[in-house]
Amino acid sequence: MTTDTASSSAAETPENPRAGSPFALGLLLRQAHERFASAMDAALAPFGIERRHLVVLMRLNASGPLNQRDLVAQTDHDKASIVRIVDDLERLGLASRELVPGDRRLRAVTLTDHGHDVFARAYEAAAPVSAAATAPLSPEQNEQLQLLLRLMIGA
Amino acid sequence: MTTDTASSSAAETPENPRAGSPFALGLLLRQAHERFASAMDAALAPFGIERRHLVVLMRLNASGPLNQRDLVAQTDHDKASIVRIVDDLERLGLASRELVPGDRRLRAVTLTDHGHDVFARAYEAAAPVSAAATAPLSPEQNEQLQLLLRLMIGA
DNA sequence: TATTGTTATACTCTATAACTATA
DNA sequence: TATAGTTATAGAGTATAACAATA
Repeated sequence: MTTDTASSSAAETPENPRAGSPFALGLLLRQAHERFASAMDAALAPFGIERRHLVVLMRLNASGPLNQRDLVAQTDHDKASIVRIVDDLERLGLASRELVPGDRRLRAVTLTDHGHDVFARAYEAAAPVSAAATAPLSPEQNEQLQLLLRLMIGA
Repeated sequence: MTTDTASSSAAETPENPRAGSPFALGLLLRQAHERFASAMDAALAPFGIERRHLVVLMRLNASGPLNQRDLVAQTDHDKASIVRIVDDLERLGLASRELVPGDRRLRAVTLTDHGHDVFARAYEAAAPVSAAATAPLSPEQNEQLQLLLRLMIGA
């Protein structure tokens, strides 16, 4: 229930009684992420994948085959989680584990043709979702938001 | 390989090869929240509470006694989670469940003196943590970030 | 019959460590 | 001895529904 009163900057409503508190930014980040994430979940469901799969597909699409150690380094997942994610991708026919000449410990996780196709379509499906989640923002504000977040996390 | 060569101002690093993708904002929100949350966890640990307790303490401090249905409405938790959180607060001596004259189903969750004190000190401890998490931002940028997030979530 | 709060259950995530096969 | 990947297990968090007391 959003009783949106007149104030525009740093609103302090009964629902959000501590808009200026040290916790406010954390609460805002969590709500914004939750909104974005659930919209993305809904967009990805028709493809049978979840966000964690998409992140890996994105890395593979961008970089070509990567071993699981690389995927650990490029995501927020540990190696046990990556195993499960790659298991899922293999079961869905989106990626395969290929042998790496020269080091038989490594598995080159490689997108299949179907994997490339699904990623491309999921990518396209994600765009309007992202646009909807940021609909209240102008394109300039959207870019400014991303810039500030990157500044904050030092990226 | 990165086909997004025409990207404008968004940084495109090897670590973040799809800075302009529809998922980029979600990833940024998650990372920013994670950084903020873990710093806050560390700050709250000395008080024996966690973020979910602090949120409830904040509501009680701002509004006075609330029943558990109200706490459900004012947080992201369902009633079962609120039961456990209030259990914790009672066990820690920070709040108590008081009878409500006129409706014996309700429990007025009420801050104790100790609860008020712990909230005040946790609030003070949180301020520098929040400042550190947003250290790369100027005060104006910090305010701009919160404004954009509020715009995005419609608050 | 509906609502508040409690309890029980099950399911998802995650974190960890033990284990294998290779190096 | 160290590394890549796998498996097993336990813990936290959450969502759900059944339940008791009260309205």
